[in-house]
Amino acid sequence: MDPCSTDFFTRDTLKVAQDLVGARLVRARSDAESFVGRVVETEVYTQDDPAFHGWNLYDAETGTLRKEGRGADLFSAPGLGYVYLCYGVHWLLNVVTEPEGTGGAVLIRAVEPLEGIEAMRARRGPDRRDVELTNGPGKLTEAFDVDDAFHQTELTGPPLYFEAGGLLDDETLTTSSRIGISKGIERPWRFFIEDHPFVSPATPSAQNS
DNA sequence: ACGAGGATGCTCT
DNA sequence: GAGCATCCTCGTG
Repeated sequence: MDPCSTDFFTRDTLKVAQDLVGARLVRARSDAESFVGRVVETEVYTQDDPAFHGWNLYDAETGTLRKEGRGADLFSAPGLGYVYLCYGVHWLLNVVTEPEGTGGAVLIRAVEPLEGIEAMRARRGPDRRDVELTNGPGKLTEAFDVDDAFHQTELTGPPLYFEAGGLLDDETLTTSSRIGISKGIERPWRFFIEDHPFVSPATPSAQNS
């Protein structure tokens, strides 16, 4: 199975996010066992979205883009990593989508561990149950040893890449509003496998009060 | 089971 | 100074 190519990410962000559910996430390490997981949950962020980090950088009326700060990296070439420090504590892994100059990214929110499980547990804590290793965006980056070093690097081959997958016959792709945001909560831009045990336990923003 | 609160750093006003 | 694309621990029932 070949890694997902630049062309795979040079598409509508909503399509990329749906196609990544069921894909394999591979973190190859030269000196140790690789980490492999199956993506079970993603979220979409686009340039016309108030929850987007580069939200105020793009002026749709004039077509001008201000290239200031980290958010501008969301307009970079498709297939690059966008890794963001959330709440000063957790690294969150995104893949840049859409042609260069158009803003978009897919957040990887949860995976099912497939290979390297004991090494993930060593990183996450010895008492973790399997389901707790990677069922959240900050948890999976800790388990897979993903951090700022992957920001603006190609995610189309080792040491970090995706392999196209798909859903099993008895699995259903479903949607909800995104998690942990206060703006743009009406958009159903979270994609996940219904009733999958490794989907993150958090409540979608539109269901909060 | 579930809710409240703290940790912690970067970005923008 | 406020606001986060989160997670963990420690209270209560």
